[in-house]
Amino acid sequence: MSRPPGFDKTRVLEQVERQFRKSGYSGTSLDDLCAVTRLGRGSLYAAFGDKHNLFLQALDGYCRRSEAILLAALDGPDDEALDRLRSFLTSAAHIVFSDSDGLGCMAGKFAVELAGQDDAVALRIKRNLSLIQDALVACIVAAQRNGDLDLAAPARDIASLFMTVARGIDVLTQAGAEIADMEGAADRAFAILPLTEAARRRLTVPA
Amino acid sequence: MSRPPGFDKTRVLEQVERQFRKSGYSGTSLDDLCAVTRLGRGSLYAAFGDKHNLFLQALDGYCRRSEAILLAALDGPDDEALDRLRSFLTSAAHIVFSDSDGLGCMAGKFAVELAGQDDAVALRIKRNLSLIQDALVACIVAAQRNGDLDLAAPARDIASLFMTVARGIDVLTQAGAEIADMEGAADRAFAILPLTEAARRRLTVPA
DNA sequence: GAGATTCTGGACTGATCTGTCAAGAATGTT
DNA sequence: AACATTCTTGACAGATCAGTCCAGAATCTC
Repeated sequence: MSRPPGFDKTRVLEQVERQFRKSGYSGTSLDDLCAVTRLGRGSLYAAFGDKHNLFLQALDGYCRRSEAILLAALDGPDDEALDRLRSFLTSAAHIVFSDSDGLGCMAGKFAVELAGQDDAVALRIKRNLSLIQDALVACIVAAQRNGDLDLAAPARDIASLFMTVARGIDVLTQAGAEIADMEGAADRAFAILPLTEAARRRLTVPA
Repeated sequence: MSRPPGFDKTRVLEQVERQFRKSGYSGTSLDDLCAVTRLGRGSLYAAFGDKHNLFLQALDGYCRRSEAILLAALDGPDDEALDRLRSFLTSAAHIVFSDSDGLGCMAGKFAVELAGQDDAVALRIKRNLSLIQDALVACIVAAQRNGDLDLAAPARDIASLFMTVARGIDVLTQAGAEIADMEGAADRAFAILPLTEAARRRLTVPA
């Protein structure tokens, strides 16, 4: 019936996403996007619409990925919930460094650049952060169910703290902070958890 | 000898700073800057150089201001050091909301937008954050001297945590977080301090 | 293999961008 | 009051921007 597109939409969106994350929204031109995707303007416009629409789709792709990864990383059996909370913080400290291009969290980046002026962007980012925060709360509650955390611990506030620490580590890393300092911050954040005696013993003498 | 400039350099830099903080570096045009300063292009270029130079001077003005304010807020007698630490966190949670235009921290914003590509910007921001972190360390040490904090508390790590929390609150607020959540995060961060018995009594029964 | 359909690339348009420049206005000095 | 100097404004140039469009290439169906 017709000629099929000669490119993979998902792959193109990832290249677009990388470019936006590197140069920002205003700092990225359509020529830049054509260069990294090796596509002509016509193909991009036909497949994704204008620049703003293209950005939204790239942002959505990032959000879906990060949600899938983090929700999976925070989900699991109750007796490992505490470990998952620790991993959440330490990986926040490491992921920006390990990322070969030093790109930070896309949601955080565009919360700062665009959320104040672009409702569609703000909405998507807010949903992304809410989902992650909810998963954190669930994980904290799981650790409580397992008897690792004091039942009086305010799960939502702790989740908020962890969210701020993750975003803050991201920003400070962009600003050239030392990885040791970020690890220190992550450790201190974990130390805020009101561990029960049982959990404390288990952690100091792991397996 | 000659005609004096008809504008106040400091005032113009503040108007420029506001515009950059609102729209970002790439998102701000010289026409925007001429509009907010009510100056012609020639005047701006003669007084401040090109766009990049103008931005650097506006950023420096912001950094100087924030350094003066925060270093003063963290400096004082040892017996109030703990209160100053608490104020640092709670004001981080409130300042973005109280700011009439909802502009966040300029250092954080441009750490995210520019630090990866602009060494001059990165350097200035890094110095800004280092100065504040050092002041936090000094304040923690002061609280230890006063017998409010456990002497074994890792001052530098705690300062790193507070820095990440402050930056994180800023980002999440831009993303539309509730102020109650940010207050919760600030409270939890404060709760990480290993208070001595004396300090705990003093806080629960203040004055 | 012919034809219909869609994809692709790049030229093009009009708007906007940064930075320059010169003419005129305003001020201090003599 | 006249002059020298500096400031100010807005027009201008060259580059770049987002978005449109069309001619030609590629593919599928029959």
